[in-house]
Amino acid sequence: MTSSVMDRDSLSSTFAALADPTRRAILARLATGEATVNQLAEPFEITLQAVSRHLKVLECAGLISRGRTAQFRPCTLEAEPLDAAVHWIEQHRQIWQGRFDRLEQHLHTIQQAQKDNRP
Amino acid sequence: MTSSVMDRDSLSSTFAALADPTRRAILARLATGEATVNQLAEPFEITLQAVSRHLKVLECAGLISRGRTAQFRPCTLEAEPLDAAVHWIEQHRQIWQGRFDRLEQHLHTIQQAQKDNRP
DNA sequence: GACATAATCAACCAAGTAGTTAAACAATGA
DNA sequence: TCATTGTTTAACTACTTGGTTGATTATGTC
Repeated sequence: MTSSVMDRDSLSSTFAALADPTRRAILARLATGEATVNQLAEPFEITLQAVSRHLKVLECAGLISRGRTAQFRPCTLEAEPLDAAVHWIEQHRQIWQGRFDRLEQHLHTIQQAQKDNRP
Repeated sequence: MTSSVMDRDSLSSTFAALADPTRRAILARLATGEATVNQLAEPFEITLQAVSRHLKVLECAGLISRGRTAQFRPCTLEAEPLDAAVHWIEQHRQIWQGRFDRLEQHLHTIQQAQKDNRP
């Protein structure tokens, strides 16, 4: 467990986990249902160990949880961190969007004023 | 312009850009309106150069655009990459959510069947 | 032209990341 | 108990990242 992944605030580790295409593909696969490490590794050309490490990153970010059935370690998607990530983005996009809505409204007001002033 | 930032697919660079708290704070500030590099750097204890590099990362990810007014380089938030990021998350969360809805429905069906079979 | 301000570039460093191979651990089944 | 299968850990390498300091470019002002 690299401290770097654990220590970071959870939003940062969520986004960092999502920043890798392999990890996003793994999550996409897990969205359709539980899978073992071998099943998850199958589509990729990298070694099983590399996949195992990607899973550790995802687990540290809270994006997956893992069970144990015999020698298998089935992975399951966990949505809470995704919720937080979307929430952060939406929150700031709303403020930003609001600015343009107000700008648009302002322009509209100006246009209206001009129209009203026309003879 | 480090190739690593340019080369990566856009989703990866968006998430990578969002993975840093300083950069998220910068974006949050920009959500409220345009700002210069010095204004953006003011809240942080790091050097102006470091902020300048964070801005380059954000620019390469398409999250901000920059103008030029005299010696100032005002930064503006750009939302498109954020839309794509949210879209990716929502898309897979929906599939995942759908599974549980179906599971719930399935359990409900089973309960119903049991009830029906009771004498 | 000289000078101040805004911002970037270049060189460097310490730490982190993604991959590798080889070894170890864990659970099952002969 | 030993071999097998699934998975993780360890040690290593190449590369990236986030920060620093010092020099440089670009614009506006005296």
